Amino acid sequence: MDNWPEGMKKTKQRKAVLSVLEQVDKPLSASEVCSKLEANEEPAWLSTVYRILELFVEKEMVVKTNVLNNISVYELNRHKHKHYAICMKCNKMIRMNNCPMIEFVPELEDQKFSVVGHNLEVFGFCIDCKPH
Amino acid sequence: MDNWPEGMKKTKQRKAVLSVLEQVDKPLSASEVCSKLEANEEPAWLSTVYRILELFVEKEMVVKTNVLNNISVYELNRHKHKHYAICMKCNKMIRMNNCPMIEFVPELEDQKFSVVGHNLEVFGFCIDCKPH
DNA sequence: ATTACTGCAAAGCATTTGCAGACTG
DNA sequence: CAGTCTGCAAATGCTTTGCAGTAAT
Repeated sequence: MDNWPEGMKKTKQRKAVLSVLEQVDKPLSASEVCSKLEANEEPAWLSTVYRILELFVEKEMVVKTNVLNNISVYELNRHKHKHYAICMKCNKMIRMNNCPMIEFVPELEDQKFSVVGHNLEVFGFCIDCKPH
Repeated sequence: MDNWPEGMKKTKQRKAVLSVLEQVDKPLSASEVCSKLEANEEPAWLSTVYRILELFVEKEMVVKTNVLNNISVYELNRHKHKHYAICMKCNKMIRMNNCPMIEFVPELEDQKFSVVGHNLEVFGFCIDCKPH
């Protein structure tokens, strides 16, 4: 709840959304955030949650990722890269420990492309769902 | 037009979609495919195009990728990895020449995750759109 | 007091689905 | 001819938008 960006109003809903993201340490969809808010008895409308999440993304407090089925998930920007392997059966997300892109960015910069960020998603089967 | 999967009916629409993908050598959205079909005077309904593209993905003739704005794009599976850098302003897609994931898969396999595939998208600004 | 934010409803858009008629093998 | 595929329409589901009232500074 510290590091609140200058000029951004501290509303009940925004604080509640941030607190949800701080608690979970994994990416959530907008509607998952909504459910958690309800569970915390701090309900907020889904469209409000979207607006707050997009605001957080813009302020770089939150990182947005698109997953296979065209759903966006959001997680706190802990200022280190995180990528996930997503199980195609149960949708479990397994965090990967390092980022294969690091040594890759310079090549692109050479090609006159200025890299702002990237998404990487790996899909397959987790141990519980792996077809024998 | 060769290598038609066994048992898959050769309809006019399927041949036309495949031919569009063969011609462009870059990923297209379903509706872009649709427009190209119209331009070729082989019109097909958008829902049909979706069905055909998803069929091709299933048959591994086509690779599907999700981009930032929750739109899926499809391109011919030329059996080598391709990844793109996407310009955040003009949406131009710049092909990257190699895949940073190759040396990365074994680490995941160690973690008891069986890797089927991956998507990687890099975003930033192309030379024409780069803020000075 | 001013300005920005939220609840709510409704729209927007990509994608999916159901069904009857048309086409392929 | 049997079974599949397509055109079409309508539904679905995530996300966005408009607006009037509410809350923050």
